[in-house]
Amino acid sequence: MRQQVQPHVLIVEDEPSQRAVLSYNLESEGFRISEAEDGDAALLMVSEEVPDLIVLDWMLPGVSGIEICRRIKTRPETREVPIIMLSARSEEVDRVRGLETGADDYVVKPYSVTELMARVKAQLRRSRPAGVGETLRYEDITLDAETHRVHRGGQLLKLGPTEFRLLATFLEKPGRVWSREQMLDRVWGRDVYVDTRTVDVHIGRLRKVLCTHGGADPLRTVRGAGYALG
Amino acid sequence: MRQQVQPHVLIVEDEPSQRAVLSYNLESEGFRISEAEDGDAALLMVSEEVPDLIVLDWMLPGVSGIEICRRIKTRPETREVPIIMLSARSEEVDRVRGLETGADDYVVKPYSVTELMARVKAQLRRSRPAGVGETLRYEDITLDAETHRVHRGGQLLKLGPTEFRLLATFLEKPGRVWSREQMLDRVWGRDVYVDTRTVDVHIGRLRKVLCTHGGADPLRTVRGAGYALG
DNA sequence: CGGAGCGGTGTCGTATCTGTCACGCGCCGT
DNA sequence: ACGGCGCGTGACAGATACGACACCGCTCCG
Repeated sequence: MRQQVQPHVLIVEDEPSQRAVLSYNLESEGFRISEAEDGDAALLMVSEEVPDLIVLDWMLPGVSGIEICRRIKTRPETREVPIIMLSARSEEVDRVRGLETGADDYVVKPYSVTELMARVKAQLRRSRPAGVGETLRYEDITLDAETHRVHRGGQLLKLGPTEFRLLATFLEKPGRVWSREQMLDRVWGRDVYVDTRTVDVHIGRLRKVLCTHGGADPLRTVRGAGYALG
Repeated sequence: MRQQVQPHVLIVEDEPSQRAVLSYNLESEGFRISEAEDGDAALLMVSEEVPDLIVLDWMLPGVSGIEICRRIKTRPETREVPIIMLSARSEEVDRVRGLETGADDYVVKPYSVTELMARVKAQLRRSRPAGVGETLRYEDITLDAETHRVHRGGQLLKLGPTEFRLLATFLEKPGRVWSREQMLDRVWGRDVYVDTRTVDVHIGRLRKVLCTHGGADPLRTVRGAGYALG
C-alpha cells in the first residue's frame, strides 16, 4: 500500500457519539478521517477512495459489519487494507469469527482509547513498509511531513496549510490527474461546502510559491479534468 | 546510547494483543513506545533510532528473537542497549541460552505486568549510570534531565516545570512538528482537560526565557499544525 | 496567614490565510 | 468571427490563528 502524509482512516460506526470520539482521537494523532454510518455508505466510500485502515463496528444497521469486512477483504483492490473490528460482545466465539472473516485485529467495547490508538498505529506500521521516510519527493521538490517543510532545489519554501496539503496530495501520486471534487474531498475534507473554483485559486497560489526561486511550473492543468503534478 | 527524558522502549512481539498490552502499560509508565512485529522490522527500527531498551519476544516469525538479540548485541552502536527477553518456554536451558546470547534479563510468559515493569525500570536504571550525560542538545541549547538544568550559550536559564517538559519534548525530535493535542498528551499527560490555547501561552513563556540573553527564537510556529524546534 | 511562584483562562490586536467575485484570456466548436 | 466555456489572476472582505497581556486561582512555605 502506498505511504501517505496523513494516513487515511475510515470509521464505520452507526452511533454518532462513538463516531465523534473515534474521530476526535484519530484526528489528534494526525490521521485523516472519513466517517460512514452504515455498511452501504462504507462500501461506497471505499470504492471511491481506498483508505489506509478501517475501524469497523460489528453491529451496524443494514449490512452487518462482518459482512462489510468480508466484502472488503474479497475485493482485490482493498484486500490489503487492515481492518480493526469493534464489538460490544465479548464472547470468545465472536473474536474468532471476527478474525476468521479477515479482520486484522479485534477490540471489545468498552475499549481503552489508548489501546485502540496503539492498535491502529501498529496495524498501519505493519501494512506500511517501515523505513520509507515521511519525505515525499518529485524532481527537485521535497516535502517532509514530520517537519512540515517543503524545499525546492535546496531552497525552503513558505506555503500555507492548504497549499501544503494540496502539494502533499499531488506528491503522493505524481502524474495523476485530480479533479477539483477529489481535491476538495482530500484537502478540504468531505462535507465542506466550497466553490470548486476555490481550488483554482489555491493552485495558482501554490504555483506562485513553487516558482519563487525560478524554475518551471511543475503543475499541469488538464483542461476539463483537473490538475496533476508533472 | 542516546539519553532521553522519556526513555524509548522498543517492543518486538508478533502477537498484536500482547503488543497492545505491553504498549499500553509501558506508555502509562511514561515511556515512549515503538513496536515491531518481527525481527526484520525490529532491526530496521533499531538502525533508524537506537532505543533505550528492547523488550524482545523469543518466538518470532522469520528471524528468531535469539538471533535478533545476538545481532543487536554485536553491533557497536547498540551493544549497550539492554534487552529483556520474553518467552513462553520455561525450561532452564532456555533461560541460560537467552542470557548467553547477551540478553540482560529474561521473563517467562505468562508474566506479571507489574514484574515486567519493575524489570524494565531496573534495567534502565542500571544502564544509565548517573552522571553520564542525560543531556539533550540542539544548537546552543542544552537540557540536562538529571540536574533539571537548561543552558543556552553557556548561560543558565530558569524555566518552570511545564516549560521544561515542553522544551524536553521539542529536543527529543528537533524539527518535528507537534500539534497542540500531542503536546497536551506528552507534557500535560493524557486525560487532562485543558484548553489547547494553554499551549500557546506556555510556548510564549518558553520563547521568552530562551531569548533572555539574546539569540534568535528557535521555535517555529507552523500555522494550522502546531510548533517545532528549528 | 500572607506572599511568591506557577499555571490556566479570557480578551484583544494583528498578521496571515481563505473563499468569492470579477475580469481577461485562450481554446474550441459552430 | 463569434460566443460559450474553462481557466488564470488580482483584489477584497471575512475568518482564523497566533502572540501578548492581564487576571484569577492554586500551592507551597515560612
